[in-house]
Amino acid sequence: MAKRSYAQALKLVQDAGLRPTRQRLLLSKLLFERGEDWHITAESLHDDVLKSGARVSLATVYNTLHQFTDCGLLRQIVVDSGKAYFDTNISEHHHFYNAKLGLLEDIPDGHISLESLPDAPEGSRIDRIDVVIQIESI
Amino acid sequence: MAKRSYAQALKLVQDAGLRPTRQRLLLSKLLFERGEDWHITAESLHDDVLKSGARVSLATVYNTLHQFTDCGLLRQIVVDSGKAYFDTNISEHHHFYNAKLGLLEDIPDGHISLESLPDAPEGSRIDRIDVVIQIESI
DNA sequence: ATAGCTGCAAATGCTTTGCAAGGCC
DNA sequence: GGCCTTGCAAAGCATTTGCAGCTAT
Repeated sequence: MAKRSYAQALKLVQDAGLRPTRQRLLLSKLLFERGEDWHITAESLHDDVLKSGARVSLATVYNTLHQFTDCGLLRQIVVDSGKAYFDTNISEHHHFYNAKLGLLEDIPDGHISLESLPDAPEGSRIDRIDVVIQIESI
Repeated sequence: MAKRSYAQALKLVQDAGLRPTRQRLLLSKLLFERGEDWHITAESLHDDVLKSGARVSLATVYNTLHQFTDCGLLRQIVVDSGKAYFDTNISEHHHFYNAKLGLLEDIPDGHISLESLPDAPEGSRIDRIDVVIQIESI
């Protein structure tokens, strides 16, 4: 499953005990009914809200992004100290990142494979693995 | 080369056209004559300065970390949106990160290998590859 | 009714910047 | 002397929080 549909999202939101408020419904729509652009920041999503003609406060966008991440609808990806990106593609995959342009892009599935993973340090276990390939414009 | 020595660092600082000021010399010492703890933040380094009995402003620590990164003495690693880590180990290697504890640890050389790298997107080239294994305490 | 949610504005945390004073060549 | 550096304090940016008012159930 690459990405949640809006219907799936709605169900998961409810199952997580979150009320389907106007704000959460709108944000779900904007997040899960979009095309290929799966990488968003709080600010870009907030802009989308405004473009749609509605209004949701930026604080609520932040809160909602974290709530959605907590119930598994989104994945947070760290590629930049100082900016939080979220990804509607929740399958195991990795990223290209062009720091100068602030541009984040999926690496198609199957194009990266890790051999010989190390053991986690004593007293800990592996939670997830993030591979970021930093790229530069030529 | 895993890490620069202080003497190497001094030479590179000068070669980069940076003056060997009191502040830069002290920071070089603290960075390159330390033991195993190679991951620092501006704040941790600033604390080290104070513990040593000297005083360097936090702003200068920030500036110096970036200057040193620019001349290849340090590597910046991104594992957390909101905090900048620097690594005195400038060789190609990867990291364990315990987000809850804010603990960053090297993955020993040779314990990770990437097979089948994807091509960089049209118009760009691969700059570097960062693998972060997120771990959790058990 | 009531527990949860939202919006605002203020607060926070980390980092950068502007500028006057000081230090190196 | 002149340019590079520093330190301070202020500004900056992304994000989080406190709280009064609103909303879903």
